[in-house]
Amino acid sequence: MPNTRPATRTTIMDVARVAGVSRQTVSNAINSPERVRPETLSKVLQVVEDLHYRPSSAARTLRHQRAGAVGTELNAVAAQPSDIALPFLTALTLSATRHACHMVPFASKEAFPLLSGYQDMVRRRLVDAFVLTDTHPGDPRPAWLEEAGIPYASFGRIYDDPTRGYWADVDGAAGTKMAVAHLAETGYRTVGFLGWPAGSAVGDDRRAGWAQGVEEHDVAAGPAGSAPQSLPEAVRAAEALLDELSPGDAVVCASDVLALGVQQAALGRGWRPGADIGITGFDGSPVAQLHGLTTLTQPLNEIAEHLLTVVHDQLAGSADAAQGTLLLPTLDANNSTVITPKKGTS
Amino acid sequence: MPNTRPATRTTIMDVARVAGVSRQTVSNAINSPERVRPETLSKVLQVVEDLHYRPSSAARTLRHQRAGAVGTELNAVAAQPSDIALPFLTALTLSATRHACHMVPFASKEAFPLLSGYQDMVRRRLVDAFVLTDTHPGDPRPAWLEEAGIPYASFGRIYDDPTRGYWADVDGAAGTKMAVAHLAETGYRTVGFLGWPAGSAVGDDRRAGWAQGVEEHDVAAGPAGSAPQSLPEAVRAAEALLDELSPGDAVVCASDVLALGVQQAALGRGWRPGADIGITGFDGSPVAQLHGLTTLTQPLNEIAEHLLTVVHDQLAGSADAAQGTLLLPTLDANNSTVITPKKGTS
DNA sequence: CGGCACATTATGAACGTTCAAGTGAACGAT
DNA sequence: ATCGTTCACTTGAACGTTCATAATGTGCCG
Repeated sequence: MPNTRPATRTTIMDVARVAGVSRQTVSNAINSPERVRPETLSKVLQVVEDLHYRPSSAARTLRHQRAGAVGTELNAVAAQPSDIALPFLTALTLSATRHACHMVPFASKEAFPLLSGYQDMVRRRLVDAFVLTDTHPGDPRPAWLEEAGIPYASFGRIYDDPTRGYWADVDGAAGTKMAVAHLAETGYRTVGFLGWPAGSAVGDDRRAGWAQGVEEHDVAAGPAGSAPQSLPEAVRAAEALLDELSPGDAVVCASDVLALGVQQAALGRGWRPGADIGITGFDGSPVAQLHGLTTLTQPLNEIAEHLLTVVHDQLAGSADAAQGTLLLPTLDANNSTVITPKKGTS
Repeated sequence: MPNTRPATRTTIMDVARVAGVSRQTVSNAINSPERVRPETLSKVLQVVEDLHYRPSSAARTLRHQRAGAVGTELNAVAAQPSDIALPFLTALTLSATRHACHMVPFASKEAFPLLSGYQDMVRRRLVDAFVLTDTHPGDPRPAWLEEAGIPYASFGRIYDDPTRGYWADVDGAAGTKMAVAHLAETGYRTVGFLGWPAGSAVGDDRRAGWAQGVEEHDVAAGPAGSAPQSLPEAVRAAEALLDELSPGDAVVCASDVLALGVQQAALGRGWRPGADIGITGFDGSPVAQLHGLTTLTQPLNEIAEHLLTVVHDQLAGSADAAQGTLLLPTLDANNSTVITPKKGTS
């Protein structure tokens, strides 16, 4: 960025001059109003308003040794089509305002998150903390951040040691259980499951919720299948599943893309989604919305709020022992679980 | 954010002390290496490296009266399912590194962009400039920013006066023309068009490119239809279009969602996308990738780079007269325009 | 050898804010 | 009248940079 000086703008001194008080009194009026005589307070605030004064964040940062910013990495390569990264970032951005800070995104062209980007942000003191996403087994970030004493919070479990580190995640098991309950209530008979290949923590969790749900509710357990997060493979796996099901049955899926696979397979054999076969997805992604799929929407606003609160507490030194939190998704019913399908796709 | 002080970190003074030179020499070594004797330079840089020193961005900002940051608004409510907002933000974030600055996203819960968020960012001097998206007729932002002397650049035309303001956009007409050329080359006979209802600048532009394409290339002009950016309505409009087409024909669409509508309508009547009917979308959105649709991918990296360059020039005062730039999309061929369809998606 | 230009490095000041310490007035207690 | 307290506000200093300018060293010429 070039360095030519723009016109000088209103500072705390301008406000002080106009209000006929000192710098510090203006500062107090803004930061510790109780220290200022009410009469003076209102006069100062009036001038603040008149001059549209806002404290310079750079000066504050320098003085406080606090950037008032939280970094988060955007994955430049491996973005999933069903991704909820944008709504999550939006939720973080909105929450940040409440926490008197702002988000600073950064990205690299590497397939996996490297430390260098994080180190650079910290050294330039551009951010105070990080929100991690897409943590994976063997992820070097949590250990490094803890060692460096840099606060962080993760959207998604820390796999290497779920008891360590701060994280928030959606309660997958509770979610799929809610889906089964909804399907049972709506009137489907048998409920199958389409998940990811066994071994992924998230996938296994969501499958467990389905298994528990079909036991607790008045539905029969249907077959279970798996496919990776790709539409053609989901369709293929769904075909096999539908072979073992009949109209009136339903499938709970571990993701919206998998649910879309079931929907397409069903359409392929002339079954109407909703009317003939119940389908639930997971994540509340744009894909579910576009295709009118019932889905378990992730509580992104609460997750974002929680993560920033956790980071905030760490910065204040008032953090409890590190721990994770599970939050409930909400079931958004749509055409794919309505016996008499609505017209149109919301 | 809380205000407790963290451990003090390495500053320019630490480097100076260790290297046995003064503050300013370290500063020069970093910012104006040619002013420093080579011998001294390498010694200083070595110490910089050893101590992992990076200049504090807050101190620089305060000194330069330049935040080194560009704000951009995330639309919290009206996100489109096929949106390319995330890849675009990622592209901006990557470009920002090259321009020695960073992006600061902000969001409000309003349906339409308000000025208040922009004003607040400027007054706190959190950003120097803005990148606008989703500009619409009657948008108050360009006028206000210009009046306030705040640099900006828009992804998408400034509708109120396309000759005014800085913007970059994808060349829609050139794109759809490319699609027609590709379809003609691949061997489709008749090429129809599915766009948005007339009146939208972007939609009319893309339609014009199709009209021009079918004249210039060796294909017959098929019927043209329109639908809003919603899947069910796109399917309905596609049905009407397909009634007038036969296998071996193709449809150029103004968006990926519309193309998906055509794909679904085709599947509904047993036509194989690609083999029986050519379909092209527009935008290179996640939707196209997920469904294996041939699409015109927006040159997001170039657009982001261009916008930041424009903003940069305005800040440096070296900006040319305000003007817009059109950039070409790239045609990403996929299953929906392959006569012998590939196995799998993407 | 003095002096002058030039290259290199060093020092003071300022960016805007807030903390720590200080001033001064009002007031009751001694 | 003197002293300590409290309240309301003010002043000096510092956060870490970089600009402007001053100081120092180096080589060259008369």
